[in-house]
Amino acid sequence: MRAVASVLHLDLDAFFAAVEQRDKPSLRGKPVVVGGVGGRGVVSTASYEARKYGVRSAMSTREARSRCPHAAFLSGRFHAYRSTSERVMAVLREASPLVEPLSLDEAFVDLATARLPDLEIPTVTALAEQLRRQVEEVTGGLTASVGVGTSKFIAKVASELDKPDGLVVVPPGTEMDLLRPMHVSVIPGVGPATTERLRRAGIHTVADLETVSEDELIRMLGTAHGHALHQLGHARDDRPVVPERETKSVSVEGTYDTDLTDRRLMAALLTRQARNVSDRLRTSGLAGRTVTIKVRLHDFTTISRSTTLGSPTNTAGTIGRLAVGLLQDLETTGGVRLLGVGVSGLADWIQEDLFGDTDDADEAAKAGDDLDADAPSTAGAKTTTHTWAPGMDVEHAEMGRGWVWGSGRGVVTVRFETAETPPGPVRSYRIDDPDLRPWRPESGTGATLAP
DNA sequence: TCTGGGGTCCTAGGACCC
DNA sequence: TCTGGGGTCCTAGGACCC
Repeated sequence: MRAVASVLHLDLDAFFAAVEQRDKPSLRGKPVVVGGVGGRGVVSTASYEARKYGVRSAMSTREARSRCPHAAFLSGRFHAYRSTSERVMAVLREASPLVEPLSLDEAFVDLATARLPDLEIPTVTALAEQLRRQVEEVTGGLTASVGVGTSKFIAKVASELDKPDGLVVVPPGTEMDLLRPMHVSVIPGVGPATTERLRRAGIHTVADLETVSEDELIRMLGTAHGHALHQLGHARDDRPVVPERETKSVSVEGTYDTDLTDRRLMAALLTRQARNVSDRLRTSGLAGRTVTIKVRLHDFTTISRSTTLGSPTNTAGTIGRLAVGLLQDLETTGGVRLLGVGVSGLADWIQEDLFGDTDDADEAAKAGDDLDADAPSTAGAKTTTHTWAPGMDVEHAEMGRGWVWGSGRGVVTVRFETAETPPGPVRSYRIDDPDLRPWRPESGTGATLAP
């Protein structure tokens, strides 16, 4: 906790949904839900219009549909979110070099390293308002909520207080007055399980928490968690704003609409995921020693199995074979709803290591050699049949640009509009119509970037 | 026909070494 | 015929975050 309010937290309001409404004028003022649209999808973001109906992040899409059937359900366009996010982060980095993005729509900014005459409340307030205006400008109208305080914890709590499109500055010294009446779940790290444990001990608010000794919290929650909670419960937070953090693991997972029972299919899916992980490791110049698979059974029990090599790998062949090998030992009768592959124990990977990338002897024997797996897996054969996901940008040879309104039974429905061309006609096509193709986003960004 | 995907951090037990 | 610790690495699972 600092003596001045010099930590800023910025949070873009209903970010994914707001980008969709910006780019698709017919959705403005209407409920929009972005998330998984399949049978087992969940909501990533709901627009404020959809929240009126009780639609929330992390809710199953099925439930969201029953609460708000007339909402637009979109599967998300991450290129658009990423490029919008980059503009926002650039604005923040102009204000201070110390910017810590937490996700595409959130970041901390350290104002102690900003070019400011002082860190008094009027000064940081003016900067915060300026940043909000600039964010609106560079994003084409998106709003942000901002909080400023003496620590990350306080800044983050503050940004939640006046959503959407709000700004709250918490004056130094008033932190506990703000926190005491609040529920313990405002504290980062206090989720459902910790909330329940605290509830059973009669601890509901931060004021309740304030009276509990550190030893008692450590006894209840363990060393690390107990200590952290005791600190935050007294608004003590010295966590620095760190601009870059090292990647610790890379993983890919998927939940399937119907449970898998065919082991050969499971192996094939793991192999494909391994290629995906490998591609991502290689484009970031990383390799790792530990390969982990994740299996979620029909009853939602989740199992992980891992194995560690003598030296790092990032080849699709090794990762895939180890993953499939780990699956062999698992009992999966009853069905599998999720499969995943990850690599951790990462080390920077440089070209020379290509020749030193020898696995443990037994692994090498089991796995053969990696050379067969080194062909780029991104060069998949192009077919004319595309997967049409709601919300996806498309282009029609005659009609021009639009987006997928819906699809099913071999037909895709397109609304022809962009942010610049307000609501146009709606047309339906066969999914294999050669005149219709996915619209490629700003292809000017250069090299093929990981998805 | 409840319950995503990509992560991070922590804990606990066992192996192994000194 | 009795019983150390400490440290590190690995594995599995769980809580949590956005």
